[in-house]
Amino acid sequence: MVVTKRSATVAEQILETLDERGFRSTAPRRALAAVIAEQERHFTAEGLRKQLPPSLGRATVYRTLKILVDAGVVCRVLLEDGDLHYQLSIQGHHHHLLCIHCGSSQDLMGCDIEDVLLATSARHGFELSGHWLEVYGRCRKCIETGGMAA
Amino acid sequence: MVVTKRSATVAEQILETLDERGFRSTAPRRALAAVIAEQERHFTAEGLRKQLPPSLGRATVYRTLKILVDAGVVCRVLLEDGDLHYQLSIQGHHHHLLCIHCGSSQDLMGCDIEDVLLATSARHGFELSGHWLEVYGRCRKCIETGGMAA
DNA sequence: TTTGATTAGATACATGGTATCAATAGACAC
DNA sequence: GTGTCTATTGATACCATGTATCTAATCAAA
Repeated sequence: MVVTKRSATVAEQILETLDERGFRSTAPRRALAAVIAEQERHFTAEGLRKQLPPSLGRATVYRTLKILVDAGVVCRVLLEDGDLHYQLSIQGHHHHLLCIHCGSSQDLMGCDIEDVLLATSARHGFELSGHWLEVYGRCRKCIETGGMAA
Repeated sequence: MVVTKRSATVAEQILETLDERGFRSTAPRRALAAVIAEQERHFTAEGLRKQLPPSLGRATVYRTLKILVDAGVVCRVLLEDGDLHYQLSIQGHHHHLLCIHCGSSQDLMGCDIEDVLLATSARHGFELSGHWLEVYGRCRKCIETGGMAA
């Protein structure tokens, strides 16, 4: 996520964003923020739930996740097989380099393909309004350690 | 879909592809091929089902659709909101221009962004193996008839 | 026309997510 | 600190999209 917050930790930054949007700081949300902050790769709602006390209701996880997606703190990533997962997000338009071996992802800040898409769209008489791009491959670490593509 | 088939209609081409893959031509599959062939935009399994006699089992629709996706006759399209729909597909790698107003889609045969992605990936020490791109906007027809973006 | 593997439909189950609602707990005023 | 009032919670039911399993039907080939 974008670093314009005064809070020290990612979890605090998440809560701060909620606060800015007029959402209360509650115990369940603090717990969720904490586990989201410590995710090292893309995750699912059910995955988060397994890392939280069972007393924390299922609906609360989904509800909070939705708020965070709307707020841009968390974004959805499309896996190669069509599964949608979540991950902590930089804000604004960006893409992901997803490692199909270790599941890590890097954010691509600059969107280099905008120009190409504009030209292509124009050729089809199409007025571009947005796009969704996910890039799959192997990350540097997996290449170096010889991990084979999954 | 790619036009290398001898069959006259799209429905026949779908069945021919199934046949080539060793799948039998059955009454349910013929019915499904027929309704898929007449879809004018991306569709869902349940959408197809509503256009078929209720006697045709739900599992059969999903099963057949899966076979067709594997065969490359049908592909999945990712809508802007994360919904996955299906549509008749050209074979091989391609992308879609999806009209967010009328729901129509055009296939993009050439993949102009490959070079850009390769360069970007290389800069991140990433070994590219694939990507998923969907482009959203308004199609020529909707622009001309003044349809506002949904 | 018999035969044997495919396929179909029914059904149950899995997963991811939303709607509803009574009970609870934050936040703020006092 | 206490009260109040609304946002939020967790339970539950529900919905959508899909898969697994199983028995009965059906296709195609001999």
